Amino acid sequence: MKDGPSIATVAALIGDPARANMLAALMDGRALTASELAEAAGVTIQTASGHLAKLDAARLLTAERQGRNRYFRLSGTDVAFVLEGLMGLAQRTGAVQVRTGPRDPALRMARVCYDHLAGELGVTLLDRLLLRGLLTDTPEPDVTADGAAFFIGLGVHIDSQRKRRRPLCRRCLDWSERRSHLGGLVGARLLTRMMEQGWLRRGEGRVILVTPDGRRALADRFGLVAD
Amino acid sequence: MKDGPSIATVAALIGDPARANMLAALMDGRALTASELAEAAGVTIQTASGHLAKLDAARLLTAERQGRNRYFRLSGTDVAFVLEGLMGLAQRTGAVQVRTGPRDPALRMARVCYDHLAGELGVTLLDRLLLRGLLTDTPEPDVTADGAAFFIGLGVHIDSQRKRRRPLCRRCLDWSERRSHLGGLVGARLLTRMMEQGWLRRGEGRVILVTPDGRRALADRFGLVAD
DNA sequence: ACAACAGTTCGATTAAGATCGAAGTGTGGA
DNA sequence: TCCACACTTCGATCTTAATCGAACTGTTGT
Repeated sequence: MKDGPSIATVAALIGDPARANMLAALMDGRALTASELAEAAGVTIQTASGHLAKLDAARLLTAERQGRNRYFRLSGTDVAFVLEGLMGLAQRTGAVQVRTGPRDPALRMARVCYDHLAGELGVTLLDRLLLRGLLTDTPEPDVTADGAAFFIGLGVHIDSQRKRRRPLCRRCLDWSERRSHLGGLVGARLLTRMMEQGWLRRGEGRVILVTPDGRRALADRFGLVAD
Repeated sequence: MKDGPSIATVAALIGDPARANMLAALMDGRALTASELAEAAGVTIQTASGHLAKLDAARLLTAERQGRNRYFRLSGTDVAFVLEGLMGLAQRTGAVQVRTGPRDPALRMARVCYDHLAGELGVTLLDRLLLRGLLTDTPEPDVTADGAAFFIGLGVHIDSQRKRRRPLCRRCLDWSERRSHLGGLVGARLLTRMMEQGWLRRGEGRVILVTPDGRRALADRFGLVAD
């Protein structure tokens, strides 16, 4: 039973540790240079170059020249979702992998998942939005009238986006929390806006830090207590 | 940047052609024996045994003894979704894989995707349901009042299922059609019911065949013209 | 009890590909 | 023009794991 588009080649591509680390490093949606990815993967730059060529050929990444650097990014949200899915599966395996070490608590607390907020903060945020009736508590949440007003108050306008292909809201399963956080277009806009407002700040890698202003604002607007 | 639950090991597991074929063969939700899976993968039974042990250890499969056979199935919907996601990515790569050959047209036409209907038939079916207002045309469709009545007419009762964890409806991206078909609980019930009614029949592997009765019923109930 | 069958374990072989040193291409800045 | 830098290509080495023959465990049916 030959399988049409061979799933194995793609999986094998992701299955190499060096390449997997590169892909994981790109999960926050940024574009990184070949050298940066080499460092992230823990290999020399020649090796990284080979890997990147393969990922590019398979269209998992898109490359873009800028001066003498080449910037790579994930080629689409579908790639990111598969990667998150794999993380979920890896999580289940559990005990096998516990050796890896420190398990950055900041990463557990708040991090970026492709282009929206994940981690404990992301999960509780979604909880609050549902609890207040700003989103419908359906499998795929929708923005209520109250919600639309609330988001406009934050400076996030979503009505104009209704016709886009990307789902407005999406429950994105969180590998560290085993619960869902808010993805989709609204999730992405919300993160962008919160960073514009200076409530959140980028940390190392995928880590997101809450500023003092943010702490106040989150308590004020969402009823979240500081951690 | 060590990645918590190592995504690479899981992906590598799926990345071996033999194991990938086994997983693909299990995508229809059936349980298969080790020998059947060996044949599906095109390897000897000893080799298959080794692979199955690994997949089992990683919790991608669950095993169940029955007499002198061991039946394996995918351990959950999350595994199936990651596999479909990988198929989607493999599809994009396109030209690289065209060599594989026949590309079964029956498989394109109608097949089972884990536990619901996919392929051209699955896609047009979802279209019809949306067009007739039986499902809401939202990112995650919901069953309308008309829809609930319609499904009851088919012998599919869904109200009682409202409280279950599994999403009622779900747009599941189709790797052969590049459009969505109906997944979720409703998708699963619908397929089961159609097979009970003798409208659809299992073919080789994941292929689904439409019976003459089914052809009439689909035209009658859904306004689908025979192909 | 015995033969047939399903599956597992072991060991030797073999093939694939990840890795890095060294050398090559091309861009940017002095 | 020349050097520094980002990246790519080539070639040799080495590790990993997929594969199958053969032997072993355990179950079913006669």
